Parts: sequence; C-alpha cells; structure tokens
Amino acid sequence: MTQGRVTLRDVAHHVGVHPSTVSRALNPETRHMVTGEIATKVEHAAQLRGYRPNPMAYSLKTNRSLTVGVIIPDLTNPLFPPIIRGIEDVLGKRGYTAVIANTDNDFDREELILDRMRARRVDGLILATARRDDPLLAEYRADGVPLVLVNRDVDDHSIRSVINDDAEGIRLAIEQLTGLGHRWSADIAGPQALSTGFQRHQAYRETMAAQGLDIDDELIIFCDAYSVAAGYRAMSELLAKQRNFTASLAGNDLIALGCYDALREAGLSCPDDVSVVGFNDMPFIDKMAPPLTTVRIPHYDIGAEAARVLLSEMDNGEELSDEQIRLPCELIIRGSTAKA
Amino acid sequence: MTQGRVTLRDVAHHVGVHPSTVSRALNPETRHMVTGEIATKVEHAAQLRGYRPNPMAYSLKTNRSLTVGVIIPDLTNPLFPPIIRGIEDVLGKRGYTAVIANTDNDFDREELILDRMRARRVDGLILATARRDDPLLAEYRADGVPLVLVNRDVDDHSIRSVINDDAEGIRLAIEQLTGLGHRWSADIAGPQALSTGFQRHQAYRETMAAQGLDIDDELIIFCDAYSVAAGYRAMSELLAKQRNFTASLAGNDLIALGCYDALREAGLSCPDDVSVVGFNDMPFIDKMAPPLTTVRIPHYDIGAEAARVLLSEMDNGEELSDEQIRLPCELIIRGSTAKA
DNA sequence: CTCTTGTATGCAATCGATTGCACTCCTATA
DNA sequence: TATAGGAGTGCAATCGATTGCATACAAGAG
Repeated sequence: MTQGRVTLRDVAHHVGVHPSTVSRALNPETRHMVTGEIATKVEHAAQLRGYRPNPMAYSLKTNRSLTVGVIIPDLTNPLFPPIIRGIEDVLGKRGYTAVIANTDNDFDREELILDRMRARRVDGLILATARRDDPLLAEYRADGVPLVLVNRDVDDHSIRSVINDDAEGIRLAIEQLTGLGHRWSADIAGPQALSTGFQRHQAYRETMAAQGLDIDDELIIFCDAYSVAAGYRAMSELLAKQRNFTASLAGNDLIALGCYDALREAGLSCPDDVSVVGFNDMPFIDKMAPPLTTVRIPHYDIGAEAARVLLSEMDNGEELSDEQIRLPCELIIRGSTAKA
Repeated sequence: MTQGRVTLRDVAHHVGVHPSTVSRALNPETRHMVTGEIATKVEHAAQLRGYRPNPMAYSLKTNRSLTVGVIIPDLTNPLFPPIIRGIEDVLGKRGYTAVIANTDNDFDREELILDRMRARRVDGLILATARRDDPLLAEYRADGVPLVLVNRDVDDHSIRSVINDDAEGIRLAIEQLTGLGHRWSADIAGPQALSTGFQRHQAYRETMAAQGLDIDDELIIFCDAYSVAAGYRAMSELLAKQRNFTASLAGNDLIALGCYDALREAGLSCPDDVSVVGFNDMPFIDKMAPPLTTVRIPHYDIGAEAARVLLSEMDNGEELSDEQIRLPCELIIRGSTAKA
C-alpha cells in the first residue's frame, strides 16, 4: 500500500506544480506564500496519496534532527520512567523524539554515550547524570547543543536545570520526625558528589540546627551510591556503632529500602525501633513493608518542565540564561515513621 | 573545537583523494577496494580532524535510519525497563538506536505511535503490545518493516516472537501450591485478549486437571488489565462470593499487589489465610509485604534475544520464518505462600 | 609485444527535502 | 499611462553521504 514511498515530487507532479510550491504549501511557516486554492489542492493530494515527509532529507537540509538525547543513570531505577514520560510527552507534541541512554553511573560509558549522541546530531540534551562538579560538562557544551539538567544540578549553576526543592523536602521530613518526638535522627546521606545528596545533607544540618537539635556526627553516614546495597551497608555500619538514635533520614527511597534490610537483619523493627524517611516517593514504595514515609517529588512534572525549558532554549537559539527551576515537594506520611 | 562539522570532503581534501575514496576507506565493507596505504592515511586524517559521518546523509542515501522502534504499553511498569535494557544493549552494539514509545494500552494512541514510527522510517520494530488477535497487525506489516514481538504473542504465530514459557511457569506455581496442601486455588487471570493472560489461564486449567484437582469456575476471575487496580477489583469480587479457597494465582505481579490490597481490606492475611503467587518477578517485588512468591522471567534476556532476532531479520532481508522463541521461567518462593 | 584481466581511483548522479534568487503578472500610485 | 512594488511560482543549488560506471594503469598470458 504505502510501499512506494511518496515524495514531494510525486505530490507536485499530481497537482501540477513545482515541488518547492508543495514544500511551501505544506509548511505552516511558508504557507502564506502560496495561493489558498493551490495550498488546499496540495494538501488534499498529499493526504490522498499518503505523503509523509522524509525526516532524513529534512534533517540533512536543515541540520536539525528533531531528536533530543536523554541521559539517565539507569532506566531500571523506578524514579526515572515517570520523568521520561514527562519529557517524551512534551517533546512529542512538538515533533521531537527522545533518545534514551543509560550511563550505569559509569564514567567511560557516559563519555561513549555522549559521543553517540553527538554522532546522532541531537538537537538538545537532557541530563539526569550531572555531578556537582562535572568533568564532562565542558564536553557536553563543546558543540553548543542546548542542554538542560534534570533532577541533579551543578554547583556553579552554569546550566539551566529543573530540580526539586530538596531542602524544603528535608525540612518537612525532619519537622515531622521531631513532631513525633525524635531527637536523634541519623542521616544516611546520598553521594555528596551529587547535588541531591549534598543539598539534602546540608538541609539536614540546617534544619536540625534550626530546630535546636544536637547533631551527632557519628550519626551521619555517606552512601557511595543511590542503591539498596549502599543503603544496607550504611545502616549496618551505623548500627555497628551502637549509637543512640530513633530515626533516620535516607538519601532516597532505594537507600531507605537498604536500611529496611539492615534493620531487619539486626532484629530491629521499623518503625517501632527506628523510623525511616525516604526521598522521591518512587512507584510502589507505598506497598513495601512497612510503607515508606517519604518526600514526594513531582516526577512527571520535572520531566515535562525540563522538556519545556529545553524547547524554549532550542527555539530562542541558546538563551544563555542560567535559570534554575525548583519544583516543590510534599511529605507523604506512611507507616515507616512512628512516635519515638 | 568540533564546531565546524567535518565532512567527507574535508577529509578527502586533506588527504588529497576523492571523497568516494574516503567513503570506501572508512567503510569496512569496501575497505578492500582501497590501497592499504591510502586507507590508513585516510583513517588517520579522519581521526585527527574528528570526522563523524553524518547519519542523515547516510540514511537519506541508503534508506536505512539505523533506528528501531520499541513499542510498549507503559514504561512505568517495572517489567519493561529491564527488557528495554536488553534490547538497547544488543542493538547499540550494532549501531542501532532504540526509540521507545508508550501506548498506555490505548488503541488510538498506538495507531498514532505506529504512524510516527513509520514517519521516522524505523528499520525495525519490537512490539510488546500485541493482542492475541491484533487488528493493528496488518498495519504494522504494511510497510514490510521487520517486526518482532516480545513478551506477548499473537495466536496465529505469524510473526516471530520472543516470549516466556508461561505454561511452565504456571505449572511450577501450582505444583508448589498443591505441595503446600492447597486444593482450592483461585485464578485471578490477566486479560484474555493477551497471549500471556490466555496462556497462563489455560495452563491453570490444564495443570489443575493434571494434578487431579477440581476446578471451581467461581474461583476464576478475569482482570481487564494488568494493573494493581484491576487485581484489587478482581480479588474483592472473588471474596464477595464467599467461596472456599486458600490460594490464588495472579495474572502478574501487579494484579497480585491488588490482591494484597483487597485481602488486607477484608481483614485477611496473606499468606496465613490466602496464599498468593504472582508472575514476572518484577523489580522490588521481593520487598513488598509480604515478599511475593512469583514466577521469574528473564527480563533482560527476553529483550536481548528479541533484539538479536530482529537484527538477523534485518540482515537477512526479511526471513519470513515464524519462529517462536520461548525462554524458561523459574519459580521464586518467598513469603506470600504458606501451608494450607 | 599485444591483449586480456584486474585493481585502484575518480566522476557524477542520487537520495528528498529546503530556500535564495529570478521571473512573471497584477495592481496601486503618481 | 508608465512604473514601482508586491505576490505567487519556478529554477537550481545545496545538505553529506553512497555507488554504478568510466578510466587509468599494472601485471600476466599467449
């Protein structure tokens, strides 16, 4: 049926005009250059014969691939699919296609992927892998491809980003804990090389101080990754210290799950012995044992907003504003927190 | 640095040969047509100047986009990310890029997406959305684009597919249940319009019979979707019947989670009152309350294998064999099943 | 020493769109 | 009634690769 590809020439031939006229008639931007009558004729013919513009020809000529690269650490981390959905929905409406790639938190792999994205001539990039001081950043900018960070930021704010209000989230979490009577809350913090890990930990310090609570540095453990395994190791380490604490803030939900494991292994109950608060409210975390109290971030919206920012940057030809968009969080109280 | 795009011409000019020679030297397939000395010279120059072939020009000329469409119901269903990882890894090694799209189980949306994939001129398609008798199938085949089904199959086996051995999985599950003394096992089956739902349900009937167990048709409920909500509704309906049963097979893990909810709401305990077995062993399902006993399928391998099949089909120019590849399952016993 | 055969390279057409420029009418304006 | 100006359309170059064909030269066979 649609076997023999229909080209502009074909349509032009059937209408009896020149291909360039067809091109103009079909492009909303240039449609005004063409007589209304002819324009509609062309449109009909195109419709009838099932004309579809060849994206490669278009891209070759215009040097726009209508493609955006989305680089994330790991697709199997449930945090990212909703973000990607948001990105894809917004980009898709504007005719862009998202190409997704995983770095697995691997430096070399990230470089390889960046290389591929360049080869693919993506029109823009959305990065969820930024480190606070990212050595790859220069490379990312080298081609002058519009770039937006999502979820994680860089310290110098030199790139537009869409992130959560981490500090606010932590504040809400700690306020709830202190409200429940917890005086000694541990911080099982995420990687400090990432803005999320760093910001949340800073917020922990600030909020504890603001609440007039002492900080026991022994109650602070840094995870080397956002993973269940890292959370497990961290909580095990903390427990081995035999320190007094009745609650703990986890760097994110995966770390919180690791804490669950370590607590269970130690014969301790969450929330009876130790309350745990997570971060992200990832899908299905409400079905865990116990359901995790956590800070909800607007996954989908973060993605959608990042896509919008990127689109505007692509439209306005590299508006170098280093704007940072910070979306609000919300504390979702579930079964992993209880009275001290 | 890499600002001014380097083209074949540039490289050719710098080496002092014709662009076509450069093209041949750089393409492994045609490298033998070029003198070794010149070939290495060209390669050096290409390397030095950072030449990257323009994929659009390549695609335009060869009519190959080096792109594969992957159509899934929903990226946020944790079942799919690992499958996609498998697909991407295999395709990526061969220079193909996967473009992922969600249908949200929506017919119109699927048609729209198919349309976009066509417009994008994908070289192949991997479908995880097939219905047993799929009305969109004809359309999918219309362009003669190589097509592989993953996870779900069509009844007439007219398309190559990579699926799990659902029947075997169910057999393992029921054998375990009967081993625990369960005589009355309900089947909270998945959508019968999908091969997975249908096959698993058939296997339920067959295995029960093979085990010499009676089937109470009142214990069979069909879900209209693979979702927590559908599972919840189904189990609620079943409980309302006040029938005798001590175990239940869920169409997949999401349905099983819905069963959890309904049981809890009814004041029943899993596994004390009712054992539940799921299907898929999706990520984190081992951390639910209780940890779900389920049939593990090789997510990653299914994806990887589907990609391999697709590649071979794309290489051999549409080998119309309707081969079906069935990967083995494994029963993972956890806390949601107990003695009757 | 000629003729065939083969190998390495250049030439130019091509893929399917976009777009600056030139050309033709037609209509207001002086 | 010239004429400038504008609107609508066609022409042809172009994007950056691939590839069939022509050509040039070398080597081996008779």
